[in-house]
Amino acid sequence: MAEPGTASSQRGESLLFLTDEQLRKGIEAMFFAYRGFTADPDRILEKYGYGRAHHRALHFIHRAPGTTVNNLLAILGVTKQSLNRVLRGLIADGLVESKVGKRDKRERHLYLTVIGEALEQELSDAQRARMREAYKIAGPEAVVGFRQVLEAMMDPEMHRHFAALKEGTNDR
Amino acid sequence: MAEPGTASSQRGESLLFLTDEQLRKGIEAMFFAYRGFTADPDRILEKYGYGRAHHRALHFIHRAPGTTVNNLLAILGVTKQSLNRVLRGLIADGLVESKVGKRDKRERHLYLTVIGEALEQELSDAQRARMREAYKIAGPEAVVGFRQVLEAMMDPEMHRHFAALKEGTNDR
DNA sequence: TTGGAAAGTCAACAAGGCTGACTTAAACTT
DNA sequence: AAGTTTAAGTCAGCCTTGTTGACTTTCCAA
Repeated sequence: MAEPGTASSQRGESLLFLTDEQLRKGIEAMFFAYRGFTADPDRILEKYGYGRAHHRALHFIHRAPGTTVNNLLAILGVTKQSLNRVLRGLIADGLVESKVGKRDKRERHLYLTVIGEALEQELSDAQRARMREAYKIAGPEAVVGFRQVLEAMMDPEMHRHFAALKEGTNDR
Repeated sequence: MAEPGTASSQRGESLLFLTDEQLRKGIEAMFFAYRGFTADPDRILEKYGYGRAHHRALHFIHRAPGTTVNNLLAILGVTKQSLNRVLRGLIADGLVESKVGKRDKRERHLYLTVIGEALEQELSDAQRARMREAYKIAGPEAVVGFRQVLEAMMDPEMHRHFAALKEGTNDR
């Protein structure tokens, strides 16, 4: 095994990067890299008694201030009850503020408070530092490829959310 | 904000790929992509009443047949008790076999049975299919970059394990 | 005015992490 | 030969974060 041509016969353009062995290595790389990716924030969160779920909420509220609960639900892909538990804690601790919508009073718009921003900064500083080092080591060309593969790996619906995060969210 | 040069001043070689904005996008891409990465296996596992932890065990036992419990512990980065719970289920259901070591009888060497291999195949077929599509879309150059960034993102210890998975594990 | 959407809550449950304490068997050391 | 260390396994209990199901309140919109 570990020889070429497991998946399909080759033509001129060499499909060696699509062998089962190469794909397995990619799978394992994702596994190990994701662990590194979350390791630093996890250590910080532990100091404050929070978990990864809190980090995700803080991240996306920072990213899209004024976002509604429903919107956050769609991005995070968890149930209302699960998110609510996390959000309740963050609001109780004064990291997140929930404001009744102006146009639609059923909606709640979420914002980070000053101390919420502070924790988000601490977490994302650590995560970006790791990312920055990896990017530096791999170089700009590699980063382009990295992003292309990741985007192609997402579920279409998630890719939609990912793309949508570029536009600013204003409190309608 | 969202303007160039947040992190450092530029020279000729353009460090735009190291801006906080670019790093944030990479972070979000990792988050969404990992969800896609685990979605297909998760659906299959549910059919059989297993979870992601079982998948990981099956994957690495398949990858390194005859590996010891201790070794698996180091790769997975969980506690003995946590792994044991999962392993006990897989052994009880006849997917994994545990053999007393020949050289050192304290060790147990782990192997997949025929039906264990079958489930591992079903899982990894699905995961590789998604990976293959992503690789195809992004192209071989992108895949090289993808792998480079992931490797640079791992903890050094994990990178060691990752690299070690190339050599075969024989039942000493 | 009524139906449905957005948010929130309570309760119960499961997976999968964790710590701590302890046992057994085997290997290693002195 | 005795004592120590290592590999594995187990029991008990805890926590986070996910789930379902049921139900309420508020409010928009047809």
